[in-house]
Amino acid sequence: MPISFIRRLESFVQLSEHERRSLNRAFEGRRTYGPGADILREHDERLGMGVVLSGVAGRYRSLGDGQRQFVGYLLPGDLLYFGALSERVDCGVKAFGSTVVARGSAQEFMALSAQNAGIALGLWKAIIQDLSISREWTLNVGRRNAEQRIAHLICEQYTRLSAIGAAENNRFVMPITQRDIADSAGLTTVHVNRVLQRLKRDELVRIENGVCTIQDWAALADRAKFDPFYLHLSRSAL
Amino acid sequence: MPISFIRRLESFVQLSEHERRSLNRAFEGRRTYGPGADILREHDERLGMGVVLSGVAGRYRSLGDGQRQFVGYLLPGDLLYFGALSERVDCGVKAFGSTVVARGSAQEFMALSAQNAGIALGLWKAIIQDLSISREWTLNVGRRNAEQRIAHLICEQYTRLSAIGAAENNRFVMPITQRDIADSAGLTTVHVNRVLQRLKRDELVRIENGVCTIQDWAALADRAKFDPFYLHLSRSAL
DNA sequence: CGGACGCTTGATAGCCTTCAAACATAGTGG
DNA sequence: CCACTATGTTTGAAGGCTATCAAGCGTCCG
Repeated sequence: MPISFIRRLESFVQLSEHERRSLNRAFEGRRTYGPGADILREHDERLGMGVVLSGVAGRYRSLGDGQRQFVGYLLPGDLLYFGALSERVDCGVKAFGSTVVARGSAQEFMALSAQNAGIALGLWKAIIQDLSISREWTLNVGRRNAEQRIAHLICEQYTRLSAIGAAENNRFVMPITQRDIADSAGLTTVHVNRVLQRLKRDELVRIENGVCTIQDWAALADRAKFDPFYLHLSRSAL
Repeated sequence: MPISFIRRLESFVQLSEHERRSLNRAFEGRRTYGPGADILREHDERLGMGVVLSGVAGRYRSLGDGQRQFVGYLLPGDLLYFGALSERVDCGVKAFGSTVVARGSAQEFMALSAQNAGIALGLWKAIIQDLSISREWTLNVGRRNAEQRIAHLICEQYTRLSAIGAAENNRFVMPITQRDIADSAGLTTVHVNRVLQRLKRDELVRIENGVCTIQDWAALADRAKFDPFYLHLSRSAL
């Protein structure tokens, strides 16, 4: 049961009981991916719809020479992709920690959204949210310095996790290597390491054993110039 | 008549005559913006739907300290925004050259897409295309160097303009200042100037008087590591 | 003609990368 | 149980790409 996905849609729209049941039926299979596993490879043929049930994953695109850039993170409730412009997916998805994914038929899913106004609107809002986050990532790597980028990444992650009830008390699971942070912030591993040490020394935030602890949210958000507006979370979630 | 918009949707789906007529009616007002004008300001309240009829505009987000980052360009047929998560838009839009925009009621527009499957599917594909382009921009500023970024920007622009019949013979209108290129590539004006001079010296591409001339497409695309797959244009458009 | 704007150039500085290597931890196989 | 390997983290030194600062030039326009 893709509860997390239904919950995400319901953060945008009210679903009918029928719609909830349909969604439950549409995602039957599930599969667990270990840390570092490829959930989706770039240019894979589309296999069906998928939604993250638990864990954290990263969506990435890469260059021919092996360089990689994460373009967003997937949290519980997020779709692996929205569809459907070509036969092949345009981004890869990599599991950070252990990640559980529910799968369903793409056609069945498209039919569901064509027949249920609530699902269609929920999907529409979900993709708009993804688009807004994607643009913020462009701003992040384009116009913030290394410290701000990393701090912003952490602020975003904590805010999004809080919104789905997966983080509180300024702590959350962050099973992500410094190399992955580098590929998210457009930096090198070495530099990420140095910046993280500075953030730890300044007692703003620390990442240890896959757990991130924010010691001074106000100072961290300030350094990151973090404004959660772009996440378009409902008031209650902030 | 938002012909360009209908054409864009029809590059993805077949619209019925009824749908075309409805779209024509939905965008009645039109307005022209001079070079540099703000078509939409960040955090503006949403005013209605808008679609670019002619010209080029840039979608941007900015930081408190005045830094700005363009997150994508709007060409004829592109919507100013897709909707609808909060009362305020999350990106500004600035006219580069003289830009004509058609406007319509947002509610009427949403109703149209709720009632017409073709329009809904076309919109869905349009937003997926925007999302893919947005992710490519993140990759661009995150993992390419200055020369590659600028070259990639130009390759993208030429490819997209060609697809809508607004460019050919390796020339196109590019009424964009070096400062705007800097804000698109995450660089400074000074550095953009130097890189453009190098590209001109190497006889790859030149931008003069608002017109961009690509002298050596193969070499330019090679330096940019440009692969148009992410644009999801139909075969015929490439 | 003065001012705004955009383009250009030079000098200097610095953020971040690159290169190289050491260290820690966990998993594997003998 | 212990080499042995792989992966991730950490540290140091050096270099380069890009930013910053400053100024000059050209053009357009009121």
